[in-house]
Amino acid sequence: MTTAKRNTPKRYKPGKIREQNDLRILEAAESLFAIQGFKGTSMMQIAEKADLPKANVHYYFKSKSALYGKVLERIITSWNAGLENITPEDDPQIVLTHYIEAKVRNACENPLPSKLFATEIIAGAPYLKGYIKDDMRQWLREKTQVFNTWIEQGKLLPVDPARLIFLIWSSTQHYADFDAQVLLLTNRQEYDEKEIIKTQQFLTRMICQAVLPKDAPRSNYTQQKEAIA
Amino acid sequence: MTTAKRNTPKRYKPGKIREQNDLRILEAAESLFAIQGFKGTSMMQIAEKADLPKANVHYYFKSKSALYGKVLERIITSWNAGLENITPEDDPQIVLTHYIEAKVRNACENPLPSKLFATEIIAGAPYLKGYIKDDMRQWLREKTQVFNTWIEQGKLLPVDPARLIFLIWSSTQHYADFDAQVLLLTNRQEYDEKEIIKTQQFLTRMICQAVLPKDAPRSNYTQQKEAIA
DNA sequence: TTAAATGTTGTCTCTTTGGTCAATCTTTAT
DNA sequence: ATAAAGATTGACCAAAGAGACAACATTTAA
Repeated sequence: MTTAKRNTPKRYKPGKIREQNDLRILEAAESLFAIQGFKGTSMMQIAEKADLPKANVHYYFKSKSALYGKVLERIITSWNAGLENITPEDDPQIVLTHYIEAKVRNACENPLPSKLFATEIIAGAPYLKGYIKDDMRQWLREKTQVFNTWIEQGKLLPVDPARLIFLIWSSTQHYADFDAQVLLLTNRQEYDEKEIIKTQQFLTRMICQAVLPKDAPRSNYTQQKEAIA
Repeated sequence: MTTAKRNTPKRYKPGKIREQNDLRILEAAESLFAIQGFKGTSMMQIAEKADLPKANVHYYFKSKSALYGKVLERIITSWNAGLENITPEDDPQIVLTHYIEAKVRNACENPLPSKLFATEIIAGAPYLKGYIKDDMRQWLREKTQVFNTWIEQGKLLPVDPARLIFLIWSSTQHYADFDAQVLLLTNRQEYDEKEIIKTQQFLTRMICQAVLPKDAPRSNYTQQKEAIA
């Protein structure tokens, strides 16, 4: 639907058609699966949203399950940003601040992937069990190791790193997954820029304050950010 | 399924049958809707889980939607515990600690209602929109007022009360909604008592530390709880 | 005891849905 | 130009599911 016919003018390049329609279908499927769930979404709806006949969707994706799997795969790979290259030498305050801010922004501006991921996990992670047990666990192990060395160095208070990461995930993704609730309760139609920044500040302050040694000097970066308020 | 045939021996009392079967069906429906969603659950599955013929389920509940609504209603009313009777005279530390601990325990020991609620909100709250806009918003208003007087009294640091409540909701419910992910990542089969207490301590510590004035004396209650560790 | 109220259930219907297929059209490579 | 490869699409099918219903059974109240 959205960005299907990129810059391609009118000339077709080899395999380009497939690439375009794949994307179109994947985007349509993502938005529908995200709010209606797997069973709640029909191939017909996806086809209509992608503006293609239903049989065409089946031409590009063997089955509904396969399509769902590809949608999840696409989301996962696009999530490999954030907290990626941290080392024990980094400053936890800066790393955490960056990470939380990025997650809040992403949750508010692009909630669909988070919602789809959430429904998948709530359902018991039938498709992502393998990914979580292997890749995600490995990722978590790496991060907790860095966190633990920070703790040894006194740069971080002694808290369970895994639980800290769960806290960051849950508190930020809440604004994506539960946007309907948050917006209804705060009587808004959507998140505006001001809201987003306030949420970023609130969460970074809450979390950093609780895990950073009290005597640690504030970094310039954080002071700068807060000055925007 | 679970507690259908209570203490009732073999004698039938007036209207008792309906009450029993209502409960049986509601419990079966709750557990299925929670992890499979509305569309993902069939009346047949519910009937089987409740150990009744499908037509019987339709005898007690007009339609699938009506049943779903009743399941949600039942969850909502059972949630009216927690943070209920707080006043500006209360000690925020005790109130918050109690609330967080209760929410964590409930999330770990009874995750299904939270999951069902989550899928409903992710889907855009089609059934609960009214409830959220009216009852829940009113509830939130009352609580934020108390929080604000606490802030005026210097018993609480100046944080946005609504965001603080969202933080508590998200960080605690995470252990219910995302239990599959948490358990896979921590390589466990289920939450054991020790885990639950550690999570309670982690979250109360994190949140209280960030919102309570640093110079405030620790209450006996909290010290006591921590001693268990 | 008996009639009304309440509860039980097998069967049927109508709709939706995932998926297939073959006929047809378009693009690409030679 | 032309044949092979790729893409499009209407029609069709079998399965699943929500719901209706009538016939039958049980419970309750008189």
